[in-house]
Amino acid sequence: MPKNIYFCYMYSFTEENYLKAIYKLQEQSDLAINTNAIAAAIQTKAASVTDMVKKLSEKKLLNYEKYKGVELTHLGKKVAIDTVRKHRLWETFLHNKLNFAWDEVHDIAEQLEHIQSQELIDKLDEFLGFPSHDPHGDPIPGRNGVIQQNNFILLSELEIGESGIISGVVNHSALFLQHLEKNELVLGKKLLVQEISAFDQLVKVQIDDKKQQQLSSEVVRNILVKKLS
Amino acid sequence: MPKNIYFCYMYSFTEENYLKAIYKLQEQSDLAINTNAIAAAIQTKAASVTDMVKKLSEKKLLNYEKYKGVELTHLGKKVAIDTVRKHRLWETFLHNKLNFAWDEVHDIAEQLEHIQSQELIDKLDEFLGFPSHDPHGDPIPGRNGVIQQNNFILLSELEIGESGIISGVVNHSALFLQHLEKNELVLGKKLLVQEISAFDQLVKVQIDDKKQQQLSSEVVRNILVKKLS
DNA sequence: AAATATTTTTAGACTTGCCTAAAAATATAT
DNA sequence: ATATATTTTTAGGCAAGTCTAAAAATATTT
Repeated sequence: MPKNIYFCYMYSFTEENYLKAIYKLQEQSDLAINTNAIAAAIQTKAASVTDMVKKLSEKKLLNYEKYKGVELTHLGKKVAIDTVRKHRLWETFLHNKLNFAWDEVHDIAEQLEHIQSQELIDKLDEFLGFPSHDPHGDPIPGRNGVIQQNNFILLSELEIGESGIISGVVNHSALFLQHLEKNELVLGKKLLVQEISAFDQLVKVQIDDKKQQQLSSEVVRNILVKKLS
Repeated sequence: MPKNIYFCYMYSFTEENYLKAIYKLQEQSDLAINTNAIAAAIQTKAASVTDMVKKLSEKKLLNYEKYKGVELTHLGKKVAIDTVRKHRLWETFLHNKLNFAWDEVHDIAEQLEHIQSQELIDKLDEFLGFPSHDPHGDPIPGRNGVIQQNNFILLSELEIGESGIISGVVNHSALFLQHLEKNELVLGKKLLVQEISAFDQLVKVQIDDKKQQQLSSEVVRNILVKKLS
């Protein structure tokens, strides 16, 4: 382990990753987070999770009772959200300033999010113009840890004749993002639902009042839109 | 250790730091680099250096003979220069884009230089406009590892009546850099040597054809200038 | 050339984070 | 309620990188 002051005075790379993973699981499920779920999320083994969870518990970052799963403390949640904030700001930088495609930013941001410097993040935020959302439409938590909830709905929830602006994605995989990119289904595009096949659920949409396209149910269930009244 | 692909497929944080430190010692001295010098440079103990040096030797990054010091191989030098390149590009980003003062960029760049992504560095380089020098006037190695040598001389080498443009510093300490900043002695300023005291070697200079100032010999020995013919 | 001092290496141990395999606890099925 | 299956934890070990203290090699003095 490096003894660089920036890597020592707070939380390690690994600790931040655990906290972030637990935070995301907590968001999804509301139930107590169990060891196996964490192991799956960060691609490690349950035994390793038990070790780390004990350590995080001693540091008051989460509450842990044997065999009963974990729950982040206020502090743990703060650290997790801060890591998410850093991740999303870096993704925005990579996309908006360095012209990385939206499916390429995640892996690099996974590294950058662990750079330790509050001043760096503040200045990056300012440099980017205090963005509210990252390139995938996910909200960027504020300095204070507040996450502005957006009222996006799934494209699959739109009825025929309704329209919305593409504002985010549910599936963040590179494969899905590349697929969207290839079909011009990027953030900001306006979609009008014209037809929903009764037979195979394919959804016919019109993009930006121009070309029409058929979207699979897999696709429409993974696109978030801001509904136009 | 994280298993993130980006941290695994090449050289570790620590390995890169050793290589960079050895490279810099090699630049300064030309003699074989001994264990204690490395230990001092990266603030560790000689015993730790011996361990790491063995490891780097096995990986063909340097040549090592017991009790005889080390010498980087071609590969080791390449990795070191690449790390220097990354460091200086990040310093430039921090200074030019995020408005960090020139004495604040080093520590953050020490972290950023270990982010693993060739594409990131290429795009950062482009975003910055392919800068030739970092905020301290040090040359930024090219993708190919070539370092353009500049012909700067010490301010202390200028004779009375000669002038030069501040182009770099020898001492990189925050204390010195802050001192320069406070006295408007930043990159690009033009200095005309007007007087050199025979008694205490204080150098009287005129800055940008305007205000005059006395500089200590400690200061003039640590400023690099591009001499104006 | 011998004695002393310095430098470098070895030996053994520590920490973080990970692993496998076995044991213990909990959950589910009969 | 007992047996089976699953999940979780323990136990013991590994790798990277660090440390201290002692041993070995090299340098310097006398």
